[in-house]
Amino acid sequence: MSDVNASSRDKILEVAEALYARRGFAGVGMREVADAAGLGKSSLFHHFRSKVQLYLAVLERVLGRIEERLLPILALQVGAAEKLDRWIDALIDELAEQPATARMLLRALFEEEEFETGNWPEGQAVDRRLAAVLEGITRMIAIGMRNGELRAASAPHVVQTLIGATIFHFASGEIGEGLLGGPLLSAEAVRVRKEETKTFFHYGLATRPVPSAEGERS
Amino acid sequence: MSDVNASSRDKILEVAEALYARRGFAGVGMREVADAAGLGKSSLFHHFRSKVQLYLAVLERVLGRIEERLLPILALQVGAAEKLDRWIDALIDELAEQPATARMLLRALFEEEEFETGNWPEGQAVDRRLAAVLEGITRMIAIGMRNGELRAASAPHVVQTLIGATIFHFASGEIGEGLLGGPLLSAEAVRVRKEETKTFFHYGLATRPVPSAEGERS
DNA sequence: CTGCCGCCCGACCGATCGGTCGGAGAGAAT
DNA sequence: ATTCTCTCCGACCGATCGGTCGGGCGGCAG
Repeated sequence: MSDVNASSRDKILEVAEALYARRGFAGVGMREVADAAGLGKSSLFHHFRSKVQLYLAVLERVLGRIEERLLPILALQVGAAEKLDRWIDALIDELAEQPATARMLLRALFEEEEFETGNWPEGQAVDRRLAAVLEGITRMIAIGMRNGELRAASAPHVVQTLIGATIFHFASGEIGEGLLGGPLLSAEAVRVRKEETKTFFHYGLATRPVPSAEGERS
Repeated sequence: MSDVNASSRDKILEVAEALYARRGFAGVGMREVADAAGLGKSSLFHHFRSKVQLYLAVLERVLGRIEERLLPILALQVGAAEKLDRWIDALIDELAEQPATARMLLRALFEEEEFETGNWPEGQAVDRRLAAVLEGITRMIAIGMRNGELRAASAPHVVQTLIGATIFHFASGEIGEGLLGGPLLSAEAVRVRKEETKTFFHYGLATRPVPSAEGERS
């Protein structure tokens, strides 16, 4: 980050990501992006044909990082529960290392429908990457349920809950910090969130009693 | 909705809520709100001093409905698990009946930090309502955990997961519908989401084996 | 009838929006 | 030295932004 050798294009993508995450597509002007990148506004249009294309390029970069990190996990030769654990760890690591990602993803969820993504070619790439990640985790969970390794439930609903639990948390900013009573992104807070999330999904998808710490019984 | 007898002020709030939910604060102009309300742009400024005030008024209305519906549940004389079930039912009912609410809340989470809410008086009302709801559910869960009725875990983290699971789902729009393979807001889909969510939290917060369909034990 | 008041509007303001255009400057190839 | 390319920029465009202003209109009190 803030690399001197970074090409102008990468620099633009980098600062635009932070700005779009904070104030959204409509809330950030090209002028502001240019200033933050240390360029004139006209120069942005040399690298990106329009504001929409810049936004989609930023979004694709974000989704690309996610895809690269999460898809390989689903190919591992381990059980579904183990895969789910590693998937949660990796996603939370990514969201913690790239603080703009969570909000960018949540915003994309809204704004993707506005300018029809299917029309621009970059939009199709965005759609493809998003679909790949969602389909991958959904299929993995569905298989785990069919195996009997996970509790039988609706895999898509579990995925919705999983996304909500991870992305929402790291996008929650001040509200989340107020609730937690501390920072969201400290190493300790990230570690705790990982444990809480994994434990919650262990219990939530357990086919039988998860061994609890105190082993209490009725 | 679309009441003939509605005062202009209410009409403005109603159409502004739908617009802000779709495109956010920066994405919606006063002109557009005025047109949708069947008024001239100047008339908006008769009812609301500025765009920020209109936005905060919309947000407060949304949070007011939530607060009215959710807070009474926490005062019921029932157990924590029962309260949590009813709380989830009520929140999901609200999100399903008012389709703009989920996105409005998620956006508020982001945009609240931009124009410092503490400065405007309406912003303080927003903060108060939000805090009341969050503190209420957090305390209720914490008590349930101290009782031993719920599994011992971090109450704030559970709340984060709970918010994510409910609000994110109903804000997920086309992505969610693609994942589920059907509408989000049909009566049947809402019913299913309630069941999935409640069941997931039953398991996720169980201190002992939740009675499963097949009653399996270790 | 007169005057006031709540509601609404058209016209207008300076600022900013996304985007275009012609050209400047540097480096590499010829 | 010339030309081509790549990167960048300042000036400019029409449109739209949030917001103001003066006044019109209808109902209601005197």
